[in-house]
Amino acid sequence: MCALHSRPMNDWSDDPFESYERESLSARAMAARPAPYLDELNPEQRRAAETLDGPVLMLAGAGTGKTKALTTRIAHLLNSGRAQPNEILAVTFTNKAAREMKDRVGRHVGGVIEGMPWLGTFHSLCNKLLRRHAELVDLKSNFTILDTDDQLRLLKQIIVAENIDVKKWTPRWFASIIDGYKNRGWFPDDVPPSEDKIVHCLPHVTTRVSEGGTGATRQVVDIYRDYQKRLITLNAVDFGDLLLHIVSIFKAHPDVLEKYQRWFKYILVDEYQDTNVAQYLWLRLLAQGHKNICCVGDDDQSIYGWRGAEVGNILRFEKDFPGAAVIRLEQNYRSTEHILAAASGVIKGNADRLGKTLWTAAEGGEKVRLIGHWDGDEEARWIGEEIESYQRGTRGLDPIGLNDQAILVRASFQMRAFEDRFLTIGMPYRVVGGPRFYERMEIRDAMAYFRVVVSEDDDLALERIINTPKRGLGDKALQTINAFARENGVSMMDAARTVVADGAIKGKGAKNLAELLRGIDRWNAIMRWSTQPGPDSDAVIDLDEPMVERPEGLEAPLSHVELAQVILDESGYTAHWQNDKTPEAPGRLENLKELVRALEEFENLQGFLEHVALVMSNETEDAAEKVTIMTLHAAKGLEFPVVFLPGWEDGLFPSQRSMDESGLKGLEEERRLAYVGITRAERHCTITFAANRLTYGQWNAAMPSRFIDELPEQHVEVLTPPGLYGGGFGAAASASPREQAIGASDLMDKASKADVYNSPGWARMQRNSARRSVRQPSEARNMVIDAAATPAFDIGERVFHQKFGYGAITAFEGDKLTIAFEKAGEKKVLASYVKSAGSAGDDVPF
DNA sequence: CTTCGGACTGTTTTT
DNA sequence: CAGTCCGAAG
Repeated sequence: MCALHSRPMNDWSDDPFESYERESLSARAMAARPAPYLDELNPEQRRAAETLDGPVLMLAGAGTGKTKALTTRIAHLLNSGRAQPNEILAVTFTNKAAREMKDRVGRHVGGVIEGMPWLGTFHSLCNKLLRRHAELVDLKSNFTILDTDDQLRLLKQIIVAENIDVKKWTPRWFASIIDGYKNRGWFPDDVPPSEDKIVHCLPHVTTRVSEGGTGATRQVVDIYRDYQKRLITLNAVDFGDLLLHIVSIFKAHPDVLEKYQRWFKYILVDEYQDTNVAQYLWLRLLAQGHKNICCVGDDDQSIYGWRGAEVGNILRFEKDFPGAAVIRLEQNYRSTEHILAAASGVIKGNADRLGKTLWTAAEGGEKVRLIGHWDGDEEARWIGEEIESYQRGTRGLDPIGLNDQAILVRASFQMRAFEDRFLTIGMPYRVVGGPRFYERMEIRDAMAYFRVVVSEDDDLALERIINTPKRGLGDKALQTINAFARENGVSMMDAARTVVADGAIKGKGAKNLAELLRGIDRWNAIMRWSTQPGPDSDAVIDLDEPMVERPEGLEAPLSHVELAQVILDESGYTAHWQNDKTPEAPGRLENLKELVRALEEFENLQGFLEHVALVMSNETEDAAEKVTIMTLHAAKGLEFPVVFLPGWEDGLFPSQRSMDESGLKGLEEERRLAYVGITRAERHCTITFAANRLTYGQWNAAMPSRFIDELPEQHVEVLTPPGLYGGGFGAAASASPREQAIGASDLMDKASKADVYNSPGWARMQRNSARRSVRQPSEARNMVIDAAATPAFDIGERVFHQKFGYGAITAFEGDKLTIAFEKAGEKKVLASYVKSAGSAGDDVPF
């Protein structure tokens, strides 16, 4: 057992669930309460909330009060005394949804629900389960959860070791195949040979076959097997493993499964259409006994097929659970009739739907607005202005605050144009799911330090920090350590210890490494000593666990927050950034402080690491008025009075890649995404597209999305931007000279071009030809902007140049600056090539 | 061993 | 246009 946990974990068979959870709940929740909240539901919702026993499938269209029904159902379960809060298993797809559900159940029942420990995402619930039963799959309970980045690095190591051509078969490629297997519930031995793939080794290890060139090959499953083996040695799991390990434990240990089957008296699943096969198996195993399972979903909102979601799960629910009650929620309370009709018009294009007829009692309202723009920048500019006019109150409308307005994009690169624009006009915005705090280099470094302290088997973390800050340990030293580790089957940490001790590494590197190892041991000792129960504690002491000696020089126990600071300081990591003179160093130090601050909300380092791995986002509650920018995927489940849907161009939305990879299935998923987008809007929905878009730093002409054609005309109002497009539905182009220059005639006869456009390889072809013949649009305007944006410089000002580095301005003539560079000496450069070094970088609020 | 510069390549969506 | 990767020079 791990000494990290002050509460004993090993007596679960007597009392699987920690006793404090029980106590805090029973008295309060069990008092039978009247159920007035049921009266607030419509008949269908009410049926969904009251049909407590047996399988229930709730088909809930967008905006039909699904969460309301679900949370009322939970409240009803509690208040009717059928289950205690900790006997209900409630699974959501995102952390956000979990949080919301917790809050709303709390409101029904009265008071905070500390006692719903089993409400969470699949991943966090599995994490919790796996910590209890880790040893059944040869893990320790302090296992590390690898994020995508670690996963790829680990895969790369294996691929390289196998002499596979990494250029051709990238770690990413392997990762996606392996994830695919895991999504389907397959460990290596379960992968059917027909689903396996062959990869080739590099030529120099190829057993040469005269001309055919069929050299040595490997199977993906072999790599998968190696990968799993490595994960176990590293005491680590990836996202997919969390589920897969639990499923395999349930299968291999019926006694364990049975305990949970009995414990979870009621099971609820949100967003059922998004579950993959592994999740489906997991649920089915747990529900097998009593079959009190309620799944909620909407097949029209299934948008995660690319990561293994099987709409089939929802379609076959009634087969899996015969006699299931099927309840349809069809009354929409969110949107105006025009918005609803527009969404319905689009989704109608999909075959194979369970079919629902959404209706609303609301009448009138504004039609869905449609407008085309010259390019992405103009689109961003126009939307910015629209947001401002909603904010002021326009066209006789009441003002609508920024918090009530959102821009929903297909792909995150679209966000940039909006951020740029909003920064220049000073409009506050928040990006949801944008650049992530926990993915920043300094944060990942710091966490790697924490990881080696928490789990010394974590080679990936050690590898990350062993030479950060620089300790004089390069490739050669690392190879020595790794070779030793491999030969002797020990962890890198152990290998490093031995290698230092027997002098296989010499000089400065050896000295520094020895110091690092001493540090890690010390921090680990501090952690264990500080958390072990003191003599006065009434916690159960694990007699198998030796008492930890008080680390030298340590008077009093350190909290995990203090320890974190000690680790960062003593390791030299803080100093590393303090000594760094690059402009971003101060920001990084600030982020490190923020990290330490964030630690306060957790019980210990491990808890924090788990949270980061499973939640990833660092959502600071800020109430300030801001426009929201996010992807359509992130927007599912949310609603806004005002919604903008930019980038409705074929190839972008629907995404070319999606169609190339998954054909009609892909297109249908894109269409569902469009449906999700439109149905986020309560009162105002505006769809826009651009005739030209900058991708990869290249301008490409684009056509309006085919989904635009699917919008029912009578529910759409086409806006005419000044000068660019004639009226006309679907925005036919009036061929201005500029448009002709870039081939905007595409816009006019798109029907005849559609086939070409859909062909694979079109994108690349277009890109290549664009390079030669397509002139950058709005050239003139861009130049004006550039000139205007060129900051004014003063003599003596410190500036930064891409190539020459830092320097001070000694003279200027027009836009030609003479700069004395610190490294490169004196040069003459154009003002547009230098940045003021005073501006502290471009850290965007997250 | 580190640092620098050039070539190359990739963008959907996320727990 | 980035960010990453690789090879050459310090």
